[in-house]
Amino acid sequence: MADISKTYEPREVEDKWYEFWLKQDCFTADPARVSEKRPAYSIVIPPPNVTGMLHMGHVLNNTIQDILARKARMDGKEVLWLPGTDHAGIATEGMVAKQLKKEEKKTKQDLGREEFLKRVWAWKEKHGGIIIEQLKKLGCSCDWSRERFTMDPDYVRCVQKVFVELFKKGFIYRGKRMVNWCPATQTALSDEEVEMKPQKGFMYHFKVEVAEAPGTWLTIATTRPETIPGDTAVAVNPKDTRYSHLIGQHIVRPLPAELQSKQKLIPIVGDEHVDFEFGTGVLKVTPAHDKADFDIGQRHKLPVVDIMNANGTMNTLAGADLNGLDRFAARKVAVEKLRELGALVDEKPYENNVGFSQRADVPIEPRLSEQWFLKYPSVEVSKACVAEGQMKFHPDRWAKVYDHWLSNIQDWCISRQLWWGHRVPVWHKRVHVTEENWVDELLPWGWDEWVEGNWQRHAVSDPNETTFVRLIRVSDGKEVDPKVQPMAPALRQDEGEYDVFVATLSPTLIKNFEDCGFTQDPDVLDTWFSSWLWPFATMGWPEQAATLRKFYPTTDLVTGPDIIFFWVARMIMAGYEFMGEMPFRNVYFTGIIRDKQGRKMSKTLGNSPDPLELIAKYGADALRFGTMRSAPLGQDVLFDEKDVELGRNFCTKLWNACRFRQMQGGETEGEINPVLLTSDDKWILLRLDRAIADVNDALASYNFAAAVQSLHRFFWSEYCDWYVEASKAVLHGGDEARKANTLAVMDFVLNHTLRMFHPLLPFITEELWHGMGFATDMPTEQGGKTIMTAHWPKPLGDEFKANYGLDESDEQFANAKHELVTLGRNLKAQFNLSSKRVTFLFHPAGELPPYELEVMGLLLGAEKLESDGVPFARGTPTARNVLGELGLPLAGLVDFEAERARLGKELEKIAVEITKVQEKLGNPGFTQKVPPAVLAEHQQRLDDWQDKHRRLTESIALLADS
RNA sequence: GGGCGAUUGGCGCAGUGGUAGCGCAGCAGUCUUACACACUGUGGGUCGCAGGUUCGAAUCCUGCAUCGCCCA
Repeated sequence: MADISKTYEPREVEDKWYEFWLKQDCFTADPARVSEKRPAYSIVIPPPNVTGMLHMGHVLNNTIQDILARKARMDGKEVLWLPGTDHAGIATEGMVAKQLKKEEKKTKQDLGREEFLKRVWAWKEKHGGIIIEQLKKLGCSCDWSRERFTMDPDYVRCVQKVFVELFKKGFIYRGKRMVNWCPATQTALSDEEVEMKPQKGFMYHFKVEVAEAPGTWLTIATTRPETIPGDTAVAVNPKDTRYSHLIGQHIVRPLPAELQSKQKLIPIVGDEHVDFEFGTGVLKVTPAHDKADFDIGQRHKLPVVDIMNANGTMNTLAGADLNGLDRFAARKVAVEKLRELGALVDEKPYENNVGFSQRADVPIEPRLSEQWFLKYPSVEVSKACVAEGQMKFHPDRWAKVYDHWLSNIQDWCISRQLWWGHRVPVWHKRVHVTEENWVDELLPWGWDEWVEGNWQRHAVSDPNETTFVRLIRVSDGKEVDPKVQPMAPALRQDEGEYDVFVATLSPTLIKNFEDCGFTQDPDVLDTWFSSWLWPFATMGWPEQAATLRKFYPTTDLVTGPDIIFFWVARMIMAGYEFMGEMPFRNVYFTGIIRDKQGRKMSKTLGNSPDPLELIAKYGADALRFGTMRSAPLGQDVLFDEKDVELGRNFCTKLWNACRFRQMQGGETEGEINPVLLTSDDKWILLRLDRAIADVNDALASYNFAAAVQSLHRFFWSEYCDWYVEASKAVLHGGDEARKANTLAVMDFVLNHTLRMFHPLLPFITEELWHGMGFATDMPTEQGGKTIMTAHWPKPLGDEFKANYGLDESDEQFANAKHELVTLGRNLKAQFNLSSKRVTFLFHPAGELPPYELEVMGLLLGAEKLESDGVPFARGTPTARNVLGELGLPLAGLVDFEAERARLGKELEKIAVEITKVQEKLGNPGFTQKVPPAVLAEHQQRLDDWQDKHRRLTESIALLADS
């Protein structure tokens, strides 16, 4: 039997066992081992950002996944926990660009695309693995042999393939639309990447004169006066009688100031969408810089005047005063100009919601630009699988949120004006076709063959590599469908400009097209356009590899509700679209980690602790314990370092409880002899049984905090506080057989406890599993090599309970004993004798075996427990319950009056309880309608209180005189 | 504006119809030979408010209030 050192040293232990697990391949999943008897269990990690550092959110999320994975292994499943990172387009590109500027004073444009990407890869190679190493410190049992990165060559191919497929099916299209433009990172964003934030600003009122009716002025309210030069109309509601007669007339736009009035005439249009109530009821319409205005512009065929540059500064169309200014500086100048012109009527503080770029934290600018859009595929089936319950969300209220989003879904802007990411696999050429040139323009790149092939072609080398061509007529933006129209002749008749888009994966075709003057689209795809494929792209798709066949669909997904749209919903759609099946069966949404004041963790607040520092200080197990214990089901987690300290304390307790067992020596895991079991042995076995059941229930419903709390309570408050203390009666005695039996019970309990704690506390349980000798002489599949492969405990079962003679009465007896002991300790405390060893007198209500008296004496911290009928002297403080009456003889020390007051107070409390129950029982409505069990329970309760009352009254009487 | 969630002792939470619980913090005492990262004892709540259903409501229903999140 190996010795267990005096104190627990997490650092050495953690590194040692993690290396051991890796060396023994404990985390590697093998699809060949999957069978009916050994079902597959799989999770894919929510890929952390490759630039990322471990934060408390990762700790929570990955601890949960590790618990699930380790528990599943102990349940005898073949477990795949597939790790990896994503390339985080904007964040990574931004980070490298910043570094480049700082170190070399260069921009990415100075380097050029190719060289810049080399730098990003170099950065990734150097720093990209940090978070993976950090996950290892946390103890995560991921299959590192399968680690994936969203920019791995295989993964890139998946993304491209998916793009081409969706392009072919018509889900992906190019369009000129209003998009969310981030002026800081200078790229389009999806709607999901825009965060609405209330902003304090001003509402400006300015007046304009109606050109056709000099002297008639309209007042317009706006928060963005700098966009006035881009106004191409003002709109009023046609039902608004204040203004409806003006529709069709014009006003003179005040800015740019230098233009002549007639150059600034814009029409007054009537549009039902204008709100009477808002502002003055007159709306300035700036189609280039507002989504709603753009729609109004479309309805009234208004010109679109873009007055801004991509970086958020104003351009020449904004006029001499604003040109070159940043949009916010321009706002101030525009206000001054209005004031100078005498047009400004009012300005007052105003708060409104402004969309912010989530990454760059600057207001987004609605901007008209050409982008790639995705019409979401497999929407209906994705909705149905959650609504009908084939896929479960935990907690299930997220199902409603998911459903609502899917029901109001907008096309996804998937292109980003960045360099780092998956480049759009589309080659483009604009051709101007005329009667004369069509042969030269079209035939070299194989026009005829494309027509024949129905505009698709399969690569010779790989039948899966589809190429697809689309033709858009520039004049009206309409697609020319080659399947319907005879091609070349049609084009000859329809002279004009055409955009030819070729989506392909084939290197030979790419070369062919490039030779004919086609160029690849410069944009890259949204990072989420790669992560939405994660569950199958990481498993080798499109190859039907063994991993994919055995481990897809995955079992559980653990993630934060903040990415339910970004990621979860999209993965479900991709799963159905490309695998024909849901990607996971259960989704567990964690809470958001906040600080103890409830604020979100953020770098600027500095309230985000570094998990690695916490691990160094308290140990990984402590961090895991603290995080999980304070993570209520489906609620945000208020994190406090105190929780980690508590986790450390718990590990110490576990350690010392095992050490105590070790110090007793004896045989490891001896046979338990039912005949020799004490009431305390039986009690702790029953409590263990209860704990196993509770933990299993809690884990089955993904209630991790409840599982941790059940285990914690069982081990600390029941095993350590009562059982270990009581066991000292036997262990310090001389009966070797009974001693061995107690040790066998202890080993049994500890063995089960360590196994149940293993998923939560992998390191310390492994160390103790070996240290206690539980691994010795065990087959590998039962924990012989590592506790990781030990069986997960089952409730003890009826047969076991019958064999060992365990039943409810054992529990009741122990409870009564504990109650009486507590009452006795209480007596001691009242007379300031807590730490003293005193003599108690005991009048048992019935027969009690000497063992019980011995245990009671021990638990009471008594010098002696006299039970041979010595009567209590007058005024002896007493405590009593069903087992009998305890007296604390205090010759000459007792203040009779004080003691009478104490007992009197107790009597009052009991009387109140008696009244409460009597009132209920006296109510015919109650006694007639209540279920018999409840009635009986109330009667029993009354008896118990009355019994207490009677005993107490006797004691008081004894006190009164002698 | 719509939806979701929360409201239980100082703090964080459990409790979904039948005697209001846990942890932390507090207070008092203790280095009692596993553990002071520990042990023993203890005070503290009319369960946000107002109605309703019921023999009985923290729990079910209605309304309101406050806070938070998501969506528009």
